[in-house]
Amino acid sequence: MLRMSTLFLRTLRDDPADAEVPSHKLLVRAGYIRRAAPGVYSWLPLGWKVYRNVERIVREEMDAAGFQEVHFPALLPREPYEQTGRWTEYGDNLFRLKDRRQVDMLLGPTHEEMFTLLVKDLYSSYKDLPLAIYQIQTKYRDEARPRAGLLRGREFVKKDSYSNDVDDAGLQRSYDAHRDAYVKTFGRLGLDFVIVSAMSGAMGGSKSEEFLQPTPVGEDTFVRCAGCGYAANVEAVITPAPPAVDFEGASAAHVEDTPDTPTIETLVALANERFPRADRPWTAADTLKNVVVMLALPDGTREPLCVGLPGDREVDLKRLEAALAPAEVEPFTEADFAKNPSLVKGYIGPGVLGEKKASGIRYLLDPRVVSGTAWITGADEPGRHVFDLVAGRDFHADGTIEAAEVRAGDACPQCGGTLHQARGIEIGHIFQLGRKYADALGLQVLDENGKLVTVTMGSYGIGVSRAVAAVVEATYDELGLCWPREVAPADVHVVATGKDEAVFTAAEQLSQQLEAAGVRVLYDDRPKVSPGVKFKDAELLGMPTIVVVGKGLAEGTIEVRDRRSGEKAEVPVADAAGYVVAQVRG
RNA sequence: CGGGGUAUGGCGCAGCUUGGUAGCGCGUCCGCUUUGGGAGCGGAAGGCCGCCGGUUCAAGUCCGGCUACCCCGACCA
Repeated sequence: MLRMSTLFLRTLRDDPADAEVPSHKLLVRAGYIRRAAPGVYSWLPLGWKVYRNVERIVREEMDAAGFQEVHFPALLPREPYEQTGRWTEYGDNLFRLKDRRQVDMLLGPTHEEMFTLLVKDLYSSYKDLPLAIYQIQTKYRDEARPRAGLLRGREFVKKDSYSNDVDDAGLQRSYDAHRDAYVKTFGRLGLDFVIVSAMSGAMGGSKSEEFLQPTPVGEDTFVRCAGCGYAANVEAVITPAPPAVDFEGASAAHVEDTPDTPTIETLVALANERFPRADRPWTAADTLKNVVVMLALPDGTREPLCVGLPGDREVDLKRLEAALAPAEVEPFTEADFAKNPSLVKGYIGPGVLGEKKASGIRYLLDPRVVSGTAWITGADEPGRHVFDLVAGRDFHADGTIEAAEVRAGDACPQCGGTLHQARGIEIGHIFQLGRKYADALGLQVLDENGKLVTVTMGSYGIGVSRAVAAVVEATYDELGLCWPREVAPADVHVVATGKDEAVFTAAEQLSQQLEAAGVRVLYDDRPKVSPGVKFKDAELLGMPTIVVVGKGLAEGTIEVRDRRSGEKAEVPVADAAGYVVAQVRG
């Protein structure tokens, strides 16, 4: 039994000044966590109980699925990360340190290397596979900008699993097993998650899905189709290409003077003024915007790239980077323009773009720019644009790219319906890693023919500490925290109000009866604390059931409240313990 | 790394414009009263006003520099 009179806890009346999102404010106000350093938090008794409940649920579901728990160090040697190139690739996000002999070490940001090497160390036959192992471990990433309390820290706890299979079919089975386990896990946590298609990102690999907890404070943007159920992270949305248009009889391209039109807005305005179209006015969607960026490749070289897209769409940098990973995107500087004289800033057109054209710059088009579509675009001369430039007839590109922003209302790539947009917290990510790490670290086994085959891996993560915050975001209300029973620090918050000794005696007795029945109790036994304070604290702390032993005791009743619904019941003292136990067991 | 902001008892803030005894609310401690919605009265503890330098008889306040932290954008569980 937890007693408020001795519990290491201080609730705060005001929101902390540095907190922005509800989960951060409430967890600090309710005395669950304290900030220790930017992006680093200490857990207080109630918070630690919640954290351990979440961890327990994750572990139970992993074990139930037949995955085996291991535990790697957080302090790691440099060599494995050197072998996969991530010692350098991870850049400033890696916490690096040296031991007393000046040997490089790191605090693990993720453990693909260690898992791969451990399997390689012990196993060498197809008979040993499939194998899925996992750990629950503190991870360290020196984030550029930690934020939102537990949602994005520099130290956080993650459950990561890796599956090892000899072939793609096996990988698919392992992937599905993890997906099922995640659905169960997040269901038990009381989350109403959405599973979306995702990009596997910097980790490499192919098929990938994210589990998102929908909330406006989430960092990921996703789209969903009400019609067919399609859901995807915006980074992974595939733009449905319109059908190609026959350009027989289309007007010939013609270059026009368009002075002082370096932006889409000025260009459209001028086009409507000087070159009005009979049927409808020109819009930004009639223009083809060509955006030049500089790619920083993992090997350290830089390479320019031009993306052509309809002028009414911005380039979404996240989508662009996701499409180009592991290359990173940097702005194209004035100095870069100086080195590429064929590019006329503000008037760049397909005339010079492409690996075989004057600029030699790789040119990729938005999928909407299909063969036969006509565009207004730069004529590669200052103050001039070309009209009726037809894709497939007048210009060609080196390929297509998913880089344009995704908007609510865009067409669903699966059924053509309307996409809706929302934000969510990434609480889990599963993906088929393939052979990237097995190749890099030489994880091979002998198959039934005695031949060496490279193991194919899957990677599956749950942000455990982040999930604590996600549960808060999913469940809090205007009064405070509101825990689902399985993660709550206690089942019942017994509040003794008043100064009558009988109240405390009865509350103490009830608490002990409940504990004896296996119900976890937080008992507010503080003397000389006014009822208002106790009620406010009980609501803020968020146990699912609140039992009030107070003025009703004189008439032989106690009050049982459901924290979430606010429903109250007066129960005879003699029946109280049984009633509450029934509530707790649902 | 770019932009914005903040730094004053444990927490939330005022004071700075116009330099002159460091304040308010909450919390904490003591006493009395109070006890079904963050109680009242009286008393008390607790602060290198982020750091360094400058101006001045005098700096929380003005000037210069630095640091830290928070928020918004580009990376990720």
